[in-house]
Amino acid sequence: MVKTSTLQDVARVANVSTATVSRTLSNPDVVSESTRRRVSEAVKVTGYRINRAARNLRTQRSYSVLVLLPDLANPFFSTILEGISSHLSHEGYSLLIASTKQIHESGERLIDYLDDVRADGIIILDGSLDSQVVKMLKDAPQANRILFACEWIEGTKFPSVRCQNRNGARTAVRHLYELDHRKIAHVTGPKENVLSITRKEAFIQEMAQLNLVLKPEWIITGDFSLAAGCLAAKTWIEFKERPTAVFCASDQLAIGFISELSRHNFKVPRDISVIGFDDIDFAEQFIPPLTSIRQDRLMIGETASKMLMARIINPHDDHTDDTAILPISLVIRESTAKYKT
Amino acid sequence: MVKTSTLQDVARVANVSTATVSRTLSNPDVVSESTRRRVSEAVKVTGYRINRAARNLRTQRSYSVLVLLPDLANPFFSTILEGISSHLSHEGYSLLIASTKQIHESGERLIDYLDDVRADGIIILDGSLDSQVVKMLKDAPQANRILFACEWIEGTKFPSVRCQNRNGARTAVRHLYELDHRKIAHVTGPKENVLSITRKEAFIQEMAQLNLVLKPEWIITGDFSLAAGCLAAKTWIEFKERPTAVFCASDQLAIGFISELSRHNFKVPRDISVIGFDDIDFAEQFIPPLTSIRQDRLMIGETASKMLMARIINPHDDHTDDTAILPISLVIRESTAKYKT
DNA sequence: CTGAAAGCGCTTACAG
DNA sequence: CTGAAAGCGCTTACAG
Repeated sequence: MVKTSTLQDVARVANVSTATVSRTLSNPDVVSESTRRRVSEAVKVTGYRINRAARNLRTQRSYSVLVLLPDLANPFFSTILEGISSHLSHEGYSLLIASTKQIHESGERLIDYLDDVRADGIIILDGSLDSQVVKMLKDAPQANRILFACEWIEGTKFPSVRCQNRNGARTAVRHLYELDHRKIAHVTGPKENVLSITRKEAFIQEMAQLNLVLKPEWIITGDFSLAAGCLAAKTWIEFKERPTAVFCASDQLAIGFISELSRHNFKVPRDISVIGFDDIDFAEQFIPPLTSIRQDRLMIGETASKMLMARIINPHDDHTDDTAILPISLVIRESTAKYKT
Repeated sequence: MVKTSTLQDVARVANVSTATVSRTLSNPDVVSESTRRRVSEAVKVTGYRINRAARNLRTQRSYSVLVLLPDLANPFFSTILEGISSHLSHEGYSLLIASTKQIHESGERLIDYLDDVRADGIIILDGSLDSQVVKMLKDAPQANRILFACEWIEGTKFPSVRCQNRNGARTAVRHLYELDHRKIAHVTGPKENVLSITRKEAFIQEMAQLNLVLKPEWIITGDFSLAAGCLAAKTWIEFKERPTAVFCASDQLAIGFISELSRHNFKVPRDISVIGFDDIDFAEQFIPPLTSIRQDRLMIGETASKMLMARIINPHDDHTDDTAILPISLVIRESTAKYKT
């Protein structure tokens, strides 16, 4: 270990007190021009770097934000992380990450991150936390430094950022309708998931509004994964009366679905039109290129970070409009086509 | 803010000194049975949580590791992160992440993370750092707390973890050879990238060993991305004499390649056999399912984390065997097939 | 086995 | 505009 220089060292060189050095660094306007110059010089000479552990202890803040992911290995989240990270680093904050699984396995409590000055706030990307954990978070005095993104927990007042899920599902149905499809199936996400439920409800609603027949078995329960998409395809193949189009609650589902169909010599969109949700990077390169409902994941991340930072920095402000709902858009590619009798 | 209880509070309740509480918590064997019980009780009563900022200042450690990614939005890295994260959390360490781009934009120096007690070590997943930065890292007194994973920097002595890149490339060529392909192309990663170079050299070497003709234009420079794969496909289409098989230096390249071919009505493996590298999740679900050289990304992450931790905890030990090279495996799927005249 | 005490390197209210 | 001083909450060498 090398000895790095401290505020003391700088103060000595600049011939001022440590208080003055500290002020020069964090609030330069408050010191005189000449002092500022002398201190800057001394900082350069000594190669001074602030010791964050010391600052953190003194200010009781960590200048870090924790992002909790349900699953680190899911590429859906990487762009969201990018958005969060870019805003945080701009604000001089660090990004800490953890997965729900790990937290669970290690027996740690999420709230401890806030308690023990590891993080100043938490962005949760997992709406399926168990109710025990949610209750603890809700009741915690630091609850105002927790924010949900993408997913959220029904019946709680945590601020959250998400996309227009209802609008997305309805747009998907309408797109298929306009291509003359009348028998439309839906592959859902995990059963209890808030996104699954929201998108499914909107799907049902739009189907009704368009006066389309919806057989109960046409709603196939999945779980957002490639594998569930494959299973759903098998279900579709078994149908006596096959829907001519399907709205999948995620692109991974859609890709798995199409992939499995092709193994049974069905072709998309010849035999069925398929639309996904998310517009992940692979959607465009898939064969056929996937029609999808696009979420701006970068913006979700940035918005989440901004909203959380506002609460960390001004905890007593009124943060009333605490749900940001970001627009989706329909990206039409080649997996959906006009229905031909 | 709520007042959380401190060591002092616990000490008061247990009627011992703060020193004893601290010892009970960090080194229980050294206190008497009865003290241990009393302290544990007091911890429970007070709901004590250690203040990490205080511990970090006192010990001059952060109990965190920084992972530097070239690009947060690249799904290739998520599983590696999972491996790192799971090991770190097991050791009571936190995971900090940053991207090369951000570091660059914010003007921060990587080494500052070590200097200012934000991180105890750094895992770098980016072998394309500019030479200025590399020089600074090499010369830093904390250089022994830096480790490379996946990629590395030629001519430096940083410890590193990577897969058998040469063996992977040669295995790919041999697989195609055994399927009777004799004209084999190669799409490389980014020109200066150490993985690109290593895999390309091994490719050339194996081609020679098998006495195969290799026209210079059959080596197509790419950059690991889907888009570069598309471009490479266009190049292949233009060839007068088309290779019957291609080894792509990444799965994303392979997927882009196949995708573009299909837009021009070529089919894989009918018209050309394609093998990728990495075996990312999508490889299996692609149409056709992609033959690939598999890297165990979870293990890369775990190994990297373990090696780095060993250096952090025992900085003066002999860490001689400081390069771990992990095995690859050939995963045969449907994008490669017997060559038929 | 335990305690008194020093000190990690900052920030900030207070006084001038 | 600046400085002296307290103190954030721990850990650890030292003494007993």
